[in-house]
Amino acid sequence: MADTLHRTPLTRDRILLAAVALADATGIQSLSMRNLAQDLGVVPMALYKHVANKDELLDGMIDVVVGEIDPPRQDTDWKQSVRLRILSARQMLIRHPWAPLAIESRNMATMAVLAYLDSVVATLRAGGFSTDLAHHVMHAMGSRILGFSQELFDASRRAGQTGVAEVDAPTGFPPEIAARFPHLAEISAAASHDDASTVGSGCDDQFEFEFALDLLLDGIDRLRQQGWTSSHRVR
Amino acid sequence: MADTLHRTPLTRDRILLAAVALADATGIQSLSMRNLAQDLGVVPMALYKHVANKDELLDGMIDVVVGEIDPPRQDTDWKQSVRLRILSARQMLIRHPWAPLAIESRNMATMAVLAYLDSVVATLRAGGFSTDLAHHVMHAMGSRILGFSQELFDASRRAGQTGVAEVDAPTGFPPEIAARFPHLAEISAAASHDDASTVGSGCDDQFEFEFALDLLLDGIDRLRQQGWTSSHRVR
DNA sequence: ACGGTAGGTGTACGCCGTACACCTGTCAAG
DNA sequence: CTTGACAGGTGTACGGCGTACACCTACCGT
Repeated sequence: MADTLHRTPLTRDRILLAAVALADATGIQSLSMRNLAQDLGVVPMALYKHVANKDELLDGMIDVVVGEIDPPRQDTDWKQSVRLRILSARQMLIRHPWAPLAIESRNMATMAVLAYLDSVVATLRAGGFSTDLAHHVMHAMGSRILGFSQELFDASRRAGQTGVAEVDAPTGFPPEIAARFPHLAEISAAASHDDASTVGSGCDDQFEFEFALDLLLDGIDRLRQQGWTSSHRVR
Repeated sequence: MADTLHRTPLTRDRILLAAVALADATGIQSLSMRNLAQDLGVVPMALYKHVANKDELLDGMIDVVVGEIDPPRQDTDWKQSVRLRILSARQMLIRHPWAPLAIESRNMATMAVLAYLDSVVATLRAGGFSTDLAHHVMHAMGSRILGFSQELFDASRRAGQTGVAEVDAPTGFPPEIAARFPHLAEISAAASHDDASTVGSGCDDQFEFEFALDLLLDGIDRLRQQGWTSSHRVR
């Protein structure tokens, strides 16, 4: 039969890229070995000749997307370098909304993630940070260093949706909820009208991300300038 | 038969508490309707008379643990009040390490979570925050407001372990990894020796959490004092 | 006495990950 | 040219999952 001839041979890389594409399109919940195999025109068990199991597949997918983060810029100071790097990570996560959940549910860091973190620490050290302060800074940034928006409920991460999915309630949430949680309603309404550049959700996610990021970076810079150490706090 | 007599009747609350206990003990991964039913001495389908499906069960579990967070203190300023509240939330998450993943994987906030967030906003507003700034602050705090430690890989959250599980490598990570990621090794080593109060992982998680929390709160306080607004940044 | 109903039961279906035996095409060694 | 090892795709099967659906049963208000 001709159908088995000259089919592009299966490869670990081909599998990982297909898995990433499938997760991008349909959400991580509906990524199964069987779906993935079907996408590749192959029987499910064929995948296991190239990846040990589904967990290793997820690790591989994480390495793929982490590899998309821009390399560090050498031509600026630490602050700008770290800032741009993290914003690049955030762009990656916007392309792959399933990644935060996938990364957080794995129980060990992959090599690619470790390499990324290591290079961020390198930038800090080169910028004059003590090992001590650099360590606390990494903790303080936490998963934001990988671009996680840290939102409790950001619509973009949800499974399946294409992301532009015609938001049903542009003003935030339905009135009976607003009545029960007046303070949430108040700040939600404030966000909707005082910035005309936003659309849909009524809240500029990019602005919020940079707001939090700069809040942290500015605070960190202040500590660095003061020569902060954990043994005796400066003030 | 006597076995079916006088068995404590099934209740939504009894189910939720058993589910929380089971997740605490064995991890969220191994929480299945079948396991849970067995724990309750009941057939799996019996649960469906009290919860619509597994997702609703998870929502109920979230409400249970969020309800464990201390109510707001009224006798201090906003900063101390928010700080204590978040530290209480963190204690809750330490008791229920599965909660962050569960909360993040749900696609809508539960009523209890909304109520909690609303009361935090109320504290901010009472502390003199504009709706605008309060809104950005909530975004900046993100899931840390619920006590999420934001660590990329914190051993405590892993499925199953009892938490004290006799850490195998007290110094952090094995030498061949340390060689490949020298900067990570360096800050890891620094954390191990300069603070004798830590044990096991070589890193005081509580300290790291409060470090990041205070970094944010201090930065936020500075903005508040300056009368920061998003339309024109103060400097 | 009796019908309705709340709540526990049993069976079954379609998914999932994946162990294991099998087949087949390729290619180096004899 | 033969052969046999082996890399890589296939088919079948198993146990676990969530849960739809029909059933049974004990209670309770009339």
